[in-house]
Amino acid sequence: MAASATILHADLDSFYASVEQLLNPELRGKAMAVGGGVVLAASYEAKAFGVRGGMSGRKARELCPHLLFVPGHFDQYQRLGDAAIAVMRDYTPVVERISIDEAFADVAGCTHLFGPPEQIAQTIRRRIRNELGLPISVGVARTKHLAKVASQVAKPDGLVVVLPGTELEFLHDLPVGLMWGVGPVTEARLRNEGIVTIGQLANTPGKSLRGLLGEAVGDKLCDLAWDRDTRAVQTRHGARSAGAQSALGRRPATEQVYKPTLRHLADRVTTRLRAKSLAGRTITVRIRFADMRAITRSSTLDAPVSATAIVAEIAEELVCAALAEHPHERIITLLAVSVSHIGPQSHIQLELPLGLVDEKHRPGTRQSLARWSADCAMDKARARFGRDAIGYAINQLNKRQSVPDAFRELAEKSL
DNA sequence: TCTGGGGTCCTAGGACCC
DNA sequence: TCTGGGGTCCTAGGACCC
Repeated sequence: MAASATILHADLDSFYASVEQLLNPELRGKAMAVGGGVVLAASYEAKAFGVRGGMSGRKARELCPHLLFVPGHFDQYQRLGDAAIAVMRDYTPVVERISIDEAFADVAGCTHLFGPPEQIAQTIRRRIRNELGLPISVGVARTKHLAKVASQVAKPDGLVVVLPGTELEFLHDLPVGLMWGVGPVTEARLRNEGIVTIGQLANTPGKSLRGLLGEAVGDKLCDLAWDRDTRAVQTRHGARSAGAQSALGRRPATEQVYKPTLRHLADRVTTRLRAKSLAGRTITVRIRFADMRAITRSSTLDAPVSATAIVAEIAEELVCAALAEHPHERIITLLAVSVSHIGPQSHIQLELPLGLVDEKHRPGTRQSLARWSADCAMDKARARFGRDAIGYAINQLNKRQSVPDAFRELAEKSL
């Protein structure tokens, strides 16, 4: 078996909330949250009252009446998140960032320079604390999964090293919910079978696990429970899809509502695609109804597209057809547009001879080329004058937002 | 308690091809 | 006349992660 524990998982504690407490000393030691309508992040003091990310502001205030809400400094989150990752990169180039505040690193190649992994982890933690003023928890283990579990166990502001040979001992007493890939549904299914700890999961026959959770999930959890995680730390992989969504409150399921919204969402998505010279073949829409049930509809084209108007029109047709299938649904609460089967935007494809493909939705027509060119011109103008300077006039109607634009932009960074 | 926004991967059924 | 099996792609839904 591969010998040493060289994989680190580093996770900034309650990141947004910690940044706010760093910037404003009056918030330190207090129950506070970033957000308003919805909690984007909560301090440990607020978490003690049961406040969680994703929770509505109203619910959070019920749980914690003296909870302080702050609007958020999103530019600072990006800057400090980048800075923390940069500290890790001072020790090894093998860093896999998985979100703004979380990354894996494999230090196998640099222990001769910086000492054993535990020492590197301590140094990283100390530097991020001293240089950035932020608490960070780190797990060190032989596999990614175990390093991730260890960093969760280390929270808040701790370090947990799982020594080789002690992995199963460490893992098997922990609750299954700490495993990567076990969410509320899987946890409940396992609990119904009397499986609460990772050790109990490990000792459940693979066959019954597959029957309970499906083939892939069953096999994966079985492997993870026995610490058979073979994934390597990967430096980078491109996005497979790009999407945008908007919660609407309760709105009537009419053209007047969904058309402008879809146009706005298509604009957000395709702008990001074009900025990376990407395009996608599959357009997917998602509609959520009043009871929170959601449906999706998709359409796959012969060639990739990135023009706003084309994506918007396809999205409109999909939504129109889907609503016709659900005539009793009068209220919609969310719309989403996403583009997948992403690949590089080919210029050859844009110059296909007219007539070769002539349906209006297929790329390569004069119409689509004109639209793509117009979009690119608009992208350039926005780059100079700001995002709201120019755009589909209809988009300006949609200003009532539940989440600040800056937060959306932060989330978009992963593409 | 009426629940944000960005993603990834898996499953199951059907179409289609060889 | 009836029937094979494998592979790939697409669609819709669902679970999960940050």
